[in-house]
Amino acid sequence: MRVDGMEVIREVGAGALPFDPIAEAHRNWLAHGWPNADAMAAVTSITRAHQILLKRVDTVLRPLDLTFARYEALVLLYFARRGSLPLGKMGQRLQVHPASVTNAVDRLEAAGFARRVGHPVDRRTVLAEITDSGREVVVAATKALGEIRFGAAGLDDDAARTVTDRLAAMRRDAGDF
Amino acid sequence: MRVDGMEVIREVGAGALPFDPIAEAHRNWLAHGWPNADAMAAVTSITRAHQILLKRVDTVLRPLDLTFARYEALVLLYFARRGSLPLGKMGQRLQVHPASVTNAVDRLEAAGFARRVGHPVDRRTVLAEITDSGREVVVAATKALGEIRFGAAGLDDDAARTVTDRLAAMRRDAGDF
DNA sequence: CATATCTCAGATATACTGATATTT
DNA sequence: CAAATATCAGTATATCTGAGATAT
Repeated sequence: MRVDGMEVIREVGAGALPFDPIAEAHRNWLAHGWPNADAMAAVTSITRAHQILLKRVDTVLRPLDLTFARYEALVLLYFARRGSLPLGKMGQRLQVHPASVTNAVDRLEAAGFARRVGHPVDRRTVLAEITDSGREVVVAATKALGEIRFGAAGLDDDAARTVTDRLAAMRRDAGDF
Repeated sequence: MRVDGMEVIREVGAGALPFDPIAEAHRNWLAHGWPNADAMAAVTSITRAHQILLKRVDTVLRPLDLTFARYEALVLLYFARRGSLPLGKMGQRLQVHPASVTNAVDRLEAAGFARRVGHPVDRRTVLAEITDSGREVVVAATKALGEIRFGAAGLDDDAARTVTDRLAAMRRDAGDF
């Protein structure tokens, strides 16, 4: 796609703009005296940031047969003491629905990065265990993601810490921890 | 769902934790000397924040037959000078894929909140125009969203502005504007 | 018997790709 | 004829709900 003979550098979405559309919406909001304009801008920004991150990260992970969600799950197993965790515990840690964990582990198992193991004591429980291949792909993926700053290019360390800190207050409010 | 006889207050996901799982992952990351630990934590935080926001916002909007994406599109039309915009322009402003705009306008049209109108000059172009019913639902939805701070409870105005500012750097880096 | 754990089927939302039709 | 605009079909992902199986 070309505009005015210059490559469009936009990575995702529908085309660059000569102004920040979120700042513009914020101005409209204020001009109409609508409530919580600051919160509205933050929510829109987070939504868009998430879209950018997901796109960048998945582009890097796709050749490795991983998505970000599956990468997160695999890293969790990588760090687990025995290299395995009950699926339910994974859902708590990753903050996702049990059915999503089932799906993620299905994919990891199909790719050979993890396998299901019966729980030695509680036979209701199923453990996901990382395989050698899984450990290898975690290392490779982490290296590849590090090269693109996990998608957060444009956000330096200081800004990243600030964002993490402010959002932690929101996550706490939502009852995450 | 009950734990220890106390209602779980968690709004989304799989259950509360006695610690912050992202801070915990951050510690693991540092302990292993892995790269860009701060960026990793920020990306995970943004992902989770997005999930919380979407859940809260959609819960409020569902009774109004709207999603956040469709609400954003409708607000855009609400603010437009003639109450209408070409679909392509909407995609640029909302930073979404053309096919997503087509879909969003389909839904808005089905709900009676917008209608397609031929462009008076360029017959390639299709305009989406907000209806009276659409204007009413925007007002109602904005009021309802204001009451939950657009989902950003836990994030005060100052924190919201900080987050918006830092993420703007990232969006600029991605070529959004 | 109530609870906990996991799986599965069905439905929804979003986004992307690639192809197509129409107009400029 | 090349570029722009919008649509459509197909694919992929993640989410949730609700039902069901198994085990505690």
